[in-house]
Amino acid sequence: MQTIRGFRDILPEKILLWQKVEKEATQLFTAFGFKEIRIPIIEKTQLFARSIGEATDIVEKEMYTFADRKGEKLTLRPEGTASIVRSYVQHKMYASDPVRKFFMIGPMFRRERPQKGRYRQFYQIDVEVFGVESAYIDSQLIFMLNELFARLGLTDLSAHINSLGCPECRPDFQKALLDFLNSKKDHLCENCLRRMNKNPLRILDCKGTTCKEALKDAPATLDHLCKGCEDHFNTVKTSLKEQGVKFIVDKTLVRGLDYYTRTAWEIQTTALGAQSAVAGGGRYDGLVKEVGGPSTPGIGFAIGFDRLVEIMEQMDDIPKEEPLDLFIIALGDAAMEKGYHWSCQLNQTGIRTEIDFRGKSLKALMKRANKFDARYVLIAGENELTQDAIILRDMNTKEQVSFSSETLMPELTNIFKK
RNA sequence: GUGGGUGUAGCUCAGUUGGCAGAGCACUAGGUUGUGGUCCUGGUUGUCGCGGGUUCGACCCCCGUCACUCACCCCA
Repeated sequence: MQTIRGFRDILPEKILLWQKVEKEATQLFTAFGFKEIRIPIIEKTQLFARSIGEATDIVEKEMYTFADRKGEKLTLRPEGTASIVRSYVQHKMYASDPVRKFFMIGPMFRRERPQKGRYRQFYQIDVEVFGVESAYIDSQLIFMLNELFARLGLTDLSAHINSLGCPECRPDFQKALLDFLNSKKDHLCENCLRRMNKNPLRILDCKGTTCKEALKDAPATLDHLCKGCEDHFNTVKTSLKEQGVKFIVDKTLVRGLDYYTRTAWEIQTTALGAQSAVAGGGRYDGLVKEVGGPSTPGIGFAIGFDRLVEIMEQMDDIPKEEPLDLFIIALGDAAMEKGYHWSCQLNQTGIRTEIDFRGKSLKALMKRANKFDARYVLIAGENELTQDAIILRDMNTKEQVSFSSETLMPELTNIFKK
């Protein structure tokens, strides 16, 4: 038996990096005022279809969708934003506080062909803000994201930003785009032609070589922004600069989800081959209303946790297991019984202690203590028990001292207190 | 969804025009009867990814399948 395609186990040997990222992210986001939220990994299919967009690749061909036993159409979440928006609306969170800031860490599911940095179950660190229209929040999120990567020691990342406009300037742009597309109709692939009616913006994202060529001079949203969007984007840019965040304006950056408005961005890397995006996000001012809440601005981003970890694995900065405080070697039944109680007591007080119950030889156990990188070894055999002198060996200095069983516990807690 | 590469011990990998399946690491036991990290000696481990086919005989050739991997695509 084995895991199904694109799914994988994250084994204890690999977990330290994951925990490090979670810890850093939680600390940083908390400092910025974000609260953790945990939500289901299954939702009604309709939620994703409505929010992400019917014509997107994610909804069209990548979702794990099934009917449950009563025939209800359900979907394993392919991203986090839709669910968090649903939660925000369902619990009327706007009522208690006009500004809400969340983060979430968890698995997402998309049925794509697996590749390095691309799995069918993958993990995202998701951040969302509701109720803030100001461009400073856009900028602040990018700054925070940048800071997280810096703290994790990542270099060679670049931030790409773009503005996708809003309902006010989009008709003007769409008209220009449609005019352009109609003139290139003969050079577009089937998929693009189909999308022309549904969602022409997505065509800009087509990577087919002939389409790409045909779309070289296609109009960009950036050149058709209304006054409000233009001011907004300018504020984002200047405030990023003032905070010392480097970025590249990329007018071809179109994201694969329909709900984005105004600012969109990606953090890209060259470390993972074709999977260049380590994080991506954008503003979605219409989404809360779309899902049934009051008209509320929203913005957020997601970090590809798996990709982040893979990049960090390529650096030589992999965190190591802490050395063990004490390894107890108990030889014989009587010693084993004592050793068992000692180990329980010590672990209870937070001293990292291991004992081996298998009845191995002293030499074998010394080797094992060494494998754990134990600072101290406690040796208790028949001799030590009859003489009531339990040996404590310092593994670095090789010095050995002995304690009576009565003073042993206080002495040990004293040693490890330091 | 399309195309290429790979699959042999727990791990990293050799292997043979088709003729008994290997190394290093790891694990394990010894090397003065109870003292580790180095060293020495021995030992254990395999449906050669899985299923068919060809053959006297297949880890090797053929077909299928599963998984991994790279690119396309998509995105985090």
